[in-house]
Amino acid sequence: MVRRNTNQRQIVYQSLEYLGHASSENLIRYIQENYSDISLATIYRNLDVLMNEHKVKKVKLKEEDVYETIKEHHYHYVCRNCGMITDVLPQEIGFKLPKLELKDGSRIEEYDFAFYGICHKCQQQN
Amino acid sequence: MVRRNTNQRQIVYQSLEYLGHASSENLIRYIQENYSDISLATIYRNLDVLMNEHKVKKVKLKEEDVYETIKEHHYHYVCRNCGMITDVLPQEIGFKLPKLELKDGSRIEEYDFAFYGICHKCQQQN
DNA sequence: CTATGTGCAAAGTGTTTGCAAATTT
DNA sequence: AAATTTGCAAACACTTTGCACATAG
Repeated sequence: MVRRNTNQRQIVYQSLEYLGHASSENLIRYIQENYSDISLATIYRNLDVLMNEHKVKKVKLKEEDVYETIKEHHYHYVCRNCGMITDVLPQEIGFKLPKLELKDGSRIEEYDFAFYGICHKCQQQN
Repeated sequence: MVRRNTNQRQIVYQSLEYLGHASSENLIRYIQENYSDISLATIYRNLDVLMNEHKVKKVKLKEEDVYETIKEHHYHYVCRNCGMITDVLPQEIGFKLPKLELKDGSRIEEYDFAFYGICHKCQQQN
């Protein structure tokens, strides 16, 4: 299957790139406010296509699921107060990855880490 | 609000305890197979009540969201092949927790870790 | 020109809600 | 007896689908 680079597909990708992280709701709102009339079905279908192409992924966080374009490997920090999501690079929190096996021999091939707390900005405001 | 200890609520809690981890779908199936006629609405309402009481929580894993009773703090390992979910205690993978702050001063108060790979049993079968 | 993608409206899925009856305390 | 919970069915929100038309390559 030869995928096409349609206008709508580019808009979905670029909007996500611009937003950084977005729930489907936020993404849809953003697209509808900034580009006239892309149908919901098209947005959802393009998210699927982009995920299959490994250009976009869905991240499941405590409060909501968000989509993001795939970039450098990183984790997420979510502020419990304002909800802002920040990318966290492994070196920033400087911790060594756990062993690559559990004690029963199960191999660990992928890690998903999420951190929650109160962000710097929200701390200042109290 | 004084909560009651109804039969249905106990069944929801005990089923989760028995199952270890269960998606709403699995939980519903289990309850309906093992106890006659608890309505879906009741199951969902009790999950909510139990979560508000911090007796149960929802864990968001890559492929699905599962409920579990709240016990000792732990992480999750999911087998990519058979889907089995295993609890992983922090000491088992022996890694030190990251710093409690990001470099901008945002405080880390909670961690959610998930690991994915091929479990020991599935490795044997190839 | 042809396969892929789009828009629309309808259908589907899982979850939540309003209400009257039942149950726990 | 009073407040909470239940079951039912209807409502809901979000996502997916079928189909005819449009469009990228």
